[in-house]
Amino acid sequence: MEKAKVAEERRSQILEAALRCFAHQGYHQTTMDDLVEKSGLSKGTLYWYYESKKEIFLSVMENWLGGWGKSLRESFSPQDPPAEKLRKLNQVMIRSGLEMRDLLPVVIEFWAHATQDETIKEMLGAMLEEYDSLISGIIQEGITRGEFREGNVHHLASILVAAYDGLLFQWMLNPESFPWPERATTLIETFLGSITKK
Amino acid sequence: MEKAKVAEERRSQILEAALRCFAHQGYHQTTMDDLVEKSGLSKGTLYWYYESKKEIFLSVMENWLGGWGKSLRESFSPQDPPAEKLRKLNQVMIRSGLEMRDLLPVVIEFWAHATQDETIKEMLGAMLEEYDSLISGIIQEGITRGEFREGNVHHLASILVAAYDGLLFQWMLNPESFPWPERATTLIETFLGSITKK
DNA sequence: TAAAATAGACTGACTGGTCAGTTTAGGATT
DNA sequence: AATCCTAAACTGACCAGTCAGTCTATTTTA
Repeated sequence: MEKAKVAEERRSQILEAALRCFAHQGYHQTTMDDLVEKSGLSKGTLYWYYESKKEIFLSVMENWLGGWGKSLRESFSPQDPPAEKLRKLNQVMIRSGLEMRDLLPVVIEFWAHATQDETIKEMLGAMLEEYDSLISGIIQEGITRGEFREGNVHHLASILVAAYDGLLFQWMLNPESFPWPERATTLIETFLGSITKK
Repeated sequence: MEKAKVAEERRSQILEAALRCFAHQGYHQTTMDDLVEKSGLSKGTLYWYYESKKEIFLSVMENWLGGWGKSLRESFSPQDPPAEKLRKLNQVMIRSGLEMRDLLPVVIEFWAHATQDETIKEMLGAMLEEYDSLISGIIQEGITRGEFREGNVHHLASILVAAYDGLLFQWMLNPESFPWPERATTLIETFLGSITKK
């Protein structure tokens, strides 16, 4: 195998092991030796490819944020009417949530670290900004087309994002009894109900 | 001074020091020696009054949850019309948020621990349930009085709670540039706009 | 009433274990 | 041979929690 391939394979081995460990035990409870065991590699190799535990953590989250963002961006087509766009966004949100369920605890830990760590703060800030611009763009379009009421589109967008985050957190607390897809759908319909002109 | 008084004083010394340290450096970065220094007590005394670092953490959060819950419960009077109740709730939410700003990072850490710790899970679950019943009760009243649209009151309540939580988290990420009171108000008005009959 | 005994509150040096990160010694690839 | 990569033993800082003993106040005894 070529070097580049091997290197890529190693990185993804490490990231995958980290993903599983972090999801299962959280960041602080996961030791580098756990990653050694789960990845089937040695400590030397881990440190050959990554500088530190924190860097591995950042990498895992970067992948995750990137993946989620990409799905959302590709969830609708430009010709969809705004309300339809939001509904499609919601569908992707639901699906991504289900796929990433195990990761949610890690995401919260990531948020929790943001106060202490400038890099994380920036990553989360960028993510929120992206979601904001995506959603506020749609709302703006709806207003321009006369389908949505006037209003501060950024406020509205950040409220919608906040509600999704909050629902995800509630879901995480109680995965069995909290019907995430249903709640998300009620959310988007309530939201549409509020901003759509009658 | 009487013994009971002294004991109470000690406990609050410890809790206060813990509050400041946790808010400032987070749970994991705070060492028992930090608490020793900040509280002006000795390590032995800390362990005289509390079993472990975690117990101190739980105590801090219990106080906090209790305080917030109490303010919310007392925020409106039974004779207020439902929409008014929600607006008053919102006012208290805003004020409590401002008062507790420094604690928000700790709260997120608390959430993050929930997956690992059954006690925390229960505390947060109880809190969410309380908020849910408070809010869904108001919404139900609104429906019964014919002022709000029909709908699943629990879904709606948990969405509102979720949105508040999410906004608080966004605010925490960016305390300077995120206008929390404004966002919270937009939230409640949007929400009312959605559930109020025209 | 004074001395002695007891209990409760408090101290801080110490311990034992943990764990991120390093080192060193080799094996594979080019 | 030189570079890249892997293994795993090793290091040492760090820190939650302990414990042997002190101090203070109250109660008991003579």
